[in-house]
Amino acid sequence: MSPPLVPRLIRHEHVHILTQRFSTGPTVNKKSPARRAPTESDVAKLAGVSQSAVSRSFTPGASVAESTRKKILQAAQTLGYHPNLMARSLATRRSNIFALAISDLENPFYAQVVKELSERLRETGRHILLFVSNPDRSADPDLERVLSYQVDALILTATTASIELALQCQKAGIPIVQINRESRVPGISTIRGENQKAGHRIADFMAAAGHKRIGFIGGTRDSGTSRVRQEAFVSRLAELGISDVQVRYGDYTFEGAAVATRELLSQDRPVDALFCASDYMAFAALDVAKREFSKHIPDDLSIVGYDDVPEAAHAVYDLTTYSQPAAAMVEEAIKVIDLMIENPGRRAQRREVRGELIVRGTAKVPTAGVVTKHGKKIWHP
Amino acid sequence: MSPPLVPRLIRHEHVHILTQRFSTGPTVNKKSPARRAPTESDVAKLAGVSQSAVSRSFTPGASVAESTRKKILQAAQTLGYHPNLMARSLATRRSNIFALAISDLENPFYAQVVKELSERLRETGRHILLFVSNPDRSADPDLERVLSYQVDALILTATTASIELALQCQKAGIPIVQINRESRVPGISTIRGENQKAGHRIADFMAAAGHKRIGFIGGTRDSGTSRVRQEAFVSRLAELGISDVQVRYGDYTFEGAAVATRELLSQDRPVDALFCASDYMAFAALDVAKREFSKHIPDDLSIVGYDDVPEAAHAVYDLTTYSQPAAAMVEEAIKVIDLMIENPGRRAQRREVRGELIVRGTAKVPTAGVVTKHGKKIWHP
DNA sequence: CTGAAAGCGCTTACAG
DNA sequence: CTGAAAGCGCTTACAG
Repeated sequence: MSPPLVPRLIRHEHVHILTQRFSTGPTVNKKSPARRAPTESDVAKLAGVSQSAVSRSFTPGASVAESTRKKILQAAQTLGYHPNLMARSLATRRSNIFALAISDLENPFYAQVVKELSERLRETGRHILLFVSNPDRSADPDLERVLSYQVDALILTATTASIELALQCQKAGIPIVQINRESRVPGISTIRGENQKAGHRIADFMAAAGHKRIGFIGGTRDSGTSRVRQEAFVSRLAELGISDVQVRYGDYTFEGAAVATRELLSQDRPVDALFCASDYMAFAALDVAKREFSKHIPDDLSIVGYDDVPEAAHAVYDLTTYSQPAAAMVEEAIKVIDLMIENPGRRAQRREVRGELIVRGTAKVPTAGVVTKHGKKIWHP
Repeated sequence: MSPPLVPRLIRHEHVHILTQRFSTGPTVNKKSPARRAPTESDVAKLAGVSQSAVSRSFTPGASVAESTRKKILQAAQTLGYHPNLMARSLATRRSNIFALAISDLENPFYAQVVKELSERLRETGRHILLFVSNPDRSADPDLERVLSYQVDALILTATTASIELALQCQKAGIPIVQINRESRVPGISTIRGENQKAGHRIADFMAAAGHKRIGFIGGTRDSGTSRVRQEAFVSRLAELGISDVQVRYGDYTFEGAAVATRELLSQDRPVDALFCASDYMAFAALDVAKREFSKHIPDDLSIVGYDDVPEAAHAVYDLTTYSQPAAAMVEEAIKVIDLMIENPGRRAQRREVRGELIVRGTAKVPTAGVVTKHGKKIWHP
C-alpha cells in the first residue's frame, strides 16, 4: 500500500485539491505537538546563566561581558531562539509596529506608498500592521480599535481618521499622520503634495495652450486634497477669463471617473481639456475618450493627471501630469513621526512635498515654458 | 505676541514646513505626559469588581452575570478602555496576526491579493503584518525573523520561503502557504492557478489562430509558476508542430519584459504571437510593440497575458489573458490555514483555482471555440 | 457567578 | 558584570 507517486487530484467545487505525498519531517504522523518556542529561560539554562543575562545579550546597549554574551548567543543559536516581540512590547510599551490605514490599493500611487513605507521602516526595524479600509465609510470600526495593538504610530493614506480616533491617539501619545489627505482635526499631522500650486499651474498650462472649454474631475466631494486642487484650478482659470469650468467627481475610482468623463464628453459643447485629480482617474478618462468617443489625444482633448505614478510614463498612457513623489512623502511622514515620538507634546506638523508639471503626450503644450530637468520635460514658465 | 492666523511657511530643502497654530487640546504645552492607557485593573476599580471579572467581560464565551458585565462595559466605556492585544497574545499564545510576505506590489495582481486578504481576514478579527520583500533575494533576513512576532500564519505571494524559514515554521506549528508560487520545500502549502492547463490552452489558441512564430516571456528563471506555464505551452506547441519557440525572461518586471519584447521583435523573423507569464509583463510588451515597433495589435502581433487583473479589461489594454482569480486564491489560502491551525500535523496542501482564457482584443481569435460565459468571452473549444 | 493567584516571556531598576 | 525580583496587561484553571 505505498502511496502514489503522482499527486492525487480531487475535484471539489471550482478548486482542485492535490494531496501531497512526500515526507514532511518528524511531525508527519505525530499530531505535531507544536513544540513551543524556546524562551530566554531555556537559553539561560543551556548557557548556565541567569535569564536576565540572556535578555541583556539581546538588548543593544546593555552591559554584558563579551565572553558570556558569546556563550549565550551560542546557546540561543543551537536552540533556535528568537526573542518574543509581543513580550518585549508588553514590557517596553513600544511595539515597533506602525499601523497603516489605506484604501484604494488599486491606485498605483498607494501601492507605491505601501512599498516605500515598508522599505523605510524596515531600515529601522519597524513593521507595518495593515488596515485596508473601505473608502466609503470614514469611521472604520476596525481601525477604531487600532490602539489595542499598541502601535507606535498611525499613518493614513487615501483615507482619513475620525475625530474620535484622533483624540484617542492624542491621549495615548501616538502620532498620527495623513499622507495626501487633508484634515481639520487638530493633532493630525499631514503630508501633502503641492495641491494649490499644481492647480494654478495646470490652469496656466491649459490656458496657454489655448483651451477654452475645460473640465475637472475630482475625487470624492469631501476630499480636502481634491478640493484644494479644484479651487486653485478653477479660481486661476477665472482670473484668466475662463469661468465656465465643468466639475464632476470620480470618487477616486476608475469607474467613477469613467462615468464623469462620459458626462463631460456627451454635452453639446464637450470639454476640450480635462484635469483629473489623480492619474488613476486620468487613465479612466483616456480610456473612455479614446474608446467611446474616438477622441484623438491631445488634438481633440487634453488630459492632465496628478501623481505621476510609474504607469503614467508608459507609452499606452504617456500621461501629462503633476508629480507627487510617494517616496519623499513617505520619508517626510516618518520624519514627522520620529519627531513626535522623541518630542511628545509637539504640535501637529504640516508638510508639503514639491512636484512638477511633467509634460508628456496627453495634453497640448504651450509654445513656451517647456524645460528639461533630470531628463524629464516639465512645464515651468 | 499673539500667533499669526495664517500658517507660517518655512522653506527647507525641497519641502515646505507649515507650522500649525490651532489649539491641540490639553497637551499643548505640557510636554504631554502621554497618559498611559487604562487597563483591566483600572476598569475593575471603577466598576468595583475584580480584574478577572473585567477580563471575562471581554472574552466572548466567558461566564459573567449579565448585570456585572453591563456595569463593567459601562466603566470601560467611561475610561475609554481597550484590551491590550499584545498582552492578550502573550497570555493566549495566539496573536490573530498573519504575516504577509509580498514583493512586486506594482503588479496590480498582488495589490489585489493584499486587498482581498485584508478583507477576508478582518471578517474574523485578524490582521496583516506586512513584509514587503525585495524580489531579488530569496532569503529575506527581515522575514527570517517573522516568528518573533508570534504570528498565527505566514502567507507568501510573489515571493517564496527559504527552507530554513519553512523548518522554523513547521517546528513552531505555524502554517505557511504560498499563493501563486510553487515550492519544493515540504511543509509549505501552495495555492496556484491552472498554470499547466493555461499553457496548453494558450498554445492551442495561438496555433488555431494560425500563428507560427511564437514567443514566451517568463518571470524569473527560477520561478516554478512561470516554468510550469512555459513547459506546458512549449510542449503543446511542439505537439502541434511548432517547435521553434523563442523564450525570454522579464523577471516579472515592466522594464524586464520591455527588454525581452524588444529582443523578440528585433529579430530577423520577429515573433507574431507572444505569451507573457503575467498581465503586467504583457502591458510592457504591448507598450514596446506599439510605440517602438509600430505594431498593429493583433494584426501584426498577438499578445496573451496571465492573471486577468482589472486593468486588462480597460480599453487601453483590452488584453486577452488567462484568468487567475485573486479573491478565490486568497479564500483558499485562508481555508488551508484554518484547516492547519485546527488540525496541526496535517500535511501541506496544494490547491488549484480555476481560470479561463478570456478573449479580448490583443490576440487573433480562432474561428471556432469562442463562447460567452458570465458576460465574458472565453475560448473553450 | 466571582476572586485570588499563577503564568505568558520579556525588561529593567536594584543590589551585590 | 550579574542575578533575583517586580512588573508589563492580559488569560485561565482553581476554589469558593
